[in-house]
Amino acid sequence: MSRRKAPGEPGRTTIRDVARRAGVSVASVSRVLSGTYPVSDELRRKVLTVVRELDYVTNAHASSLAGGGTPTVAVLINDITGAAFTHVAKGVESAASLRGWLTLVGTTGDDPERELALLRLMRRQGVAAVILLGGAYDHDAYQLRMARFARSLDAAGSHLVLVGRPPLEGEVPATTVDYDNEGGAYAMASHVLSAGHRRVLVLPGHAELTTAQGRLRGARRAFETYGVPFDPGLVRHGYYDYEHGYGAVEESLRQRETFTAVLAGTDVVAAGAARALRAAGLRVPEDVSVVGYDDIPLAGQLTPQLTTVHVPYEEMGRAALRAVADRRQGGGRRRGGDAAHLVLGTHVVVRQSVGPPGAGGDHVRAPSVT
Amino acid sequence: MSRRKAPGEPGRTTIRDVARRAGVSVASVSRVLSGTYPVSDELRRKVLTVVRELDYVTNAHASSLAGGGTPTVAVLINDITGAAFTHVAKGVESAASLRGWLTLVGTTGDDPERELALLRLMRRQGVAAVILLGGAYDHDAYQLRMARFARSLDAAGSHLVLVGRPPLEGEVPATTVDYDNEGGAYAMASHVLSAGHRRVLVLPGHAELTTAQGRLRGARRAFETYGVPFDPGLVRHGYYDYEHGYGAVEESLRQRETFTAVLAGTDVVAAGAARALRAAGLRVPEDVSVVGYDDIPLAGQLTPQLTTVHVPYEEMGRAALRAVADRRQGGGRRRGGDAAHLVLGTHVVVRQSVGPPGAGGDHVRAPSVT
DNA sequence: TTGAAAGCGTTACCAC
DNA sequence: GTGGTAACGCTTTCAA
Repeated sequence: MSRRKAPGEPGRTTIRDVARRAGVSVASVSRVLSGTYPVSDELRRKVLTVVRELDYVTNAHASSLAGGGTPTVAVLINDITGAAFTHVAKGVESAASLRGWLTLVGTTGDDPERELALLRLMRRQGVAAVILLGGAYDHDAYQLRMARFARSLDAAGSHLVLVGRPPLEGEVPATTVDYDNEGGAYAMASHVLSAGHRRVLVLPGHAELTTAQGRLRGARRAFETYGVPFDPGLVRHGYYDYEHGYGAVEESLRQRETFTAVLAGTDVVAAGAARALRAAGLRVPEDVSVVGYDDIPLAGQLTPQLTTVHVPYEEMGRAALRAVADRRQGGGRRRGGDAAHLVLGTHVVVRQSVGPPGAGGDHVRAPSVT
Repeated sequence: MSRRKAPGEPGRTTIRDVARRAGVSVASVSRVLSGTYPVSDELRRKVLTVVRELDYVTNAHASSLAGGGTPTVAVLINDITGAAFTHVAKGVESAASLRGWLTLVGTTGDDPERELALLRLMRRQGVAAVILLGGAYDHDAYQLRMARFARSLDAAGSHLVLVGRPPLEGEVPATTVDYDNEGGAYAMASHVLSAGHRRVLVLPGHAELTTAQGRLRGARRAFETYGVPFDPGLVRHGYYDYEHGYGAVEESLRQRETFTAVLAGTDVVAAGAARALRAAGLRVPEDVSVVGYDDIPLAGQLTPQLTTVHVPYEEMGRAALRAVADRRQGGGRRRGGDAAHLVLGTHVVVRQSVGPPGAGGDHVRAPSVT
């Protein structure tokens, strides 16, 4: 960061400059500024005056090295632009700054290499915790990689927190803050089924993504409960984006599949699906019902307003930070199996995108009138 | 960060541990790891082996203090959740990580106190720059506060970068990365006027926000160019949110104001406006045209797809980081007036939300058929 | 209540 | 090419 001070260079003002100018010791300046030690009013006044005059701020690196410093947490996110987890980041940041902590962010772009590099980078910073946001692609290597991360951070006196994905298997020193993903999907699917729908197009997300898997499981469970046969042919996997929603519906329509409702993996996917339906001359919800997941602001802004599953993203962020703070207050790591697992609730938000089954599958030929 | 190592505590492994175990000097380990110095293959091999065995990572604070370390930039944003500037943040972060730099984020929530606190905090971190995102509320105090920030950062060897707001007045050591806000508004308004609209409801944003001011100026200029009288009564100020768009249109309709188009300050405001129109039984664009500003993904996802002004947000973020990097490569601050000012272009994206004037103002009574 | 001085873990200079 | 070692700027014992 700061190059070695060149002879001529002014040199950032240091605690020594302040001490000298105030005619006190370096230790006294430190004590006044950190406020963790009794000092005379006289001394405080002298020091603060000089601090203001010189516009002095302590060097965070030096103070961290010496054992003081601002606790910092790192948030690792796939795409800072993705609506849902942005809210988690906000929750983390707000809770952090409430405590005077700092938040570092990094984006991984779903690349394990970058994830690893960032993790190392953050570990170097001596962060109190690394908070990983969002569902994970659960390949074979995933569990091992995460376990290694967790242990490595733990050994460095830091901690791994997983937000929005299931806990790791086995005895791994990591904390998980998750939401009832499957339960939300179950409730959402139930809502659709109880409206009378039987043929529903399911767009759970990418097949290897933990969130998609949970949402699909929840949906299947609802079908079982309702005694409705689940047609795997009506499931289409894909990324959580608008294009996937649009494309999947378009293709289904083209293949003359019959369905009266779309169970989308996220609100954004639902938005894409709804638009594809409209482009085909179908109305939502008169001809086809559409539901989403996440309850991001977009859900309330679409026409018709989207019925969806509310996920307490911001609260999850706050909970994650709280977990970290509690943990380090509790005297750092505990011995042995040092895992914690939190699950927050989800619930269906009923808006306007679900109606009774409309065209009943005839919609492939022509929009029906309700 | 790290408490003083307690006697019993294992103590994070340090460079000395590595050196001892590899049977080499501390200096050699440093050289191998930083890679900024020639070392024998033999030495490198020995060191790297031990590093892997011990899962050692350097302490970033120590290395910063000693003159090495990862450059870090701070991004300060009002609301991490707001779509547009989230893209700037992404641009900054991606450009930063491309160079191996770190990105710190803080959210100010439009609170000057918090902004100040964060600035100090970031300055302590020895960041290469503090990048302030988004339009500013240009009160009397604003210019002075910013000038002070700029000088304070400059004195600390850091630098202030303003993104998405006009440059500061006078000789202030700050860099500005702005976009042609007024020009975009001018083009957008021109587009609407040339479609034949004469009575247009203008929702530029909060009256004191620099972006809103620019957008309003651009619109007025277009009216002048087209020789169309500008009715200040059709201007409604408010925050850049969905509710404002909805509320403003609703109120205008209630007051029986006549207009055939809505010039919204942002895409989100436009979304709210469109919904209010639809709620009143008016169609977009057949009865009333609606345009936005920003060109966030939402714009393409609304029905009808929104005609809007494209702002190269992500590119602005990258440009901001580039400016910082160039600057420090160029040997740090230059003497004297050390300001730079960049303006990126904007352009209208024509989609589907503008048509010829429809109801011609009659829409207050009943939706007309086109 | 205050001051002096010993670290904290790296880097970079200066010898060899 | 490699090894000592003096900074870097701060916090915190330990003494006074």
